[in-house]
Amino acid sequence: MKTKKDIVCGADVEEVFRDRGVRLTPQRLLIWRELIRHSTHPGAEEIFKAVRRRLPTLSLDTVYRTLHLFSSLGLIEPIGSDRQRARFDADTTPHHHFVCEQCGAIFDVPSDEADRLQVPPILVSCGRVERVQVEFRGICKKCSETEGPYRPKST
Amino acid sequence: MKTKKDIVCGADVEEVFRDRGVRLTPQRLLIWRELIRHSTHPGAEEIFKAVRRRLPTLSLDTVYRTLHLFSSLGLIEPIGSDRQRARFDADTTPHHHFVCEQCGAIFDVPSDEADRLQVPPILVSCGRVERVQVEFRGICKKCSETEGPYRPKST
DNA sequence: ATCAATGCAAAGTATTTGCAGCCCC
DNA sequence: GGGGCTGCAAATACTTTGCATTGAT
Repeated sequence: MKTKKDIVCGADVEEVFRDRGVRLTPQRLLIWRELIRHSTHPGAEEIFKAVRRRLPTLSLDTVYRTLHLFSSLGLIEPIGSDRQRARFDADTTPHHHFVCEQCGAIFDVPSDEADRLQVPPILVSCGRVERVQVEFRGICKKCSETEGPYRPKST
Repeated sequence: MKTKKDIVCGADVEEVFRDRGVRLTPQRLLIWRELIRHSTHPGAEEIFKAVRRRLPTLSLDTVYRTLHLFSSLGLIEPIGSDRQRARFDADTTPHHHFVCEQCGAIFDVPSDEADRLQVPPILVSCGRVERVQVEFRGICKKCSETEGPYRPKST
């Protein structure tokens, strides 16, 4: 029997695609391989450059479209909240955030438990940790009530 | 005696500015007030629109410059890591990340303790939490060794 | 008078979209 | 042969930058 890990980490992308009735094109396959090749979480541009070496006709917008596709198939997840604009916090005391994945609203979240989180020992080999921030992500009340993103203002 | 909170949350912005030899202009003061008026963490555009009502000559780039200034004075902090491009994770099993604030490198970080984090009860009133992601932020080994951001490729 | 701060406009970067052609089923 | 997928190019969103002017000390 196959575990989730098997499917997710490369063995059965073909199956995922077939089951969902989506074509596994050469572009998609190569982009997928590029994603799992490194653990560095490359961005669109980097994937584009790397895959283009083998598939010179590849275009950058296909990379973007493919990343969104993978994301909607649950094959990959965006790291960090998916915001396009910079946002700031005027409260610099330790606290955390709830981020609505639908409308982008951000709420402050106090949590002693999160404040006390230990830095995993393995991290020592990565670098020096200066801050720990917990992001609780989900759907905010307004969005789940209104079906479709709640838009406080315009758009 | 004044606590950090007093200074940070509005009472003594003037003092912070005076101490650092930076001018507290009308633009800066109004932008500051807009930042602390809401807990919604408005982006540059929203601040711009709001402040512009009282100061019609304000320009958007001044808002950006002012936000960076506040940030460098320690008056505000960016929410979420400061990356400009979208990045994805092909490993969708629960884990967390170390983000280098200098070069933007991202490393995967397993942490049972973080996996087990409770969702603070107060969050129930905000919305439904679907994922919890911990970001350990700091300076990676390469960057702290090389003084100045480590650039794996180009730039 | 000097130097910081601003506004304007243009540039830059990241990402999305409309459309026509191509290819697989 | 139809619809999904791609590449191209243009558009959009967000942010930064160069420069001349303005304003405070």
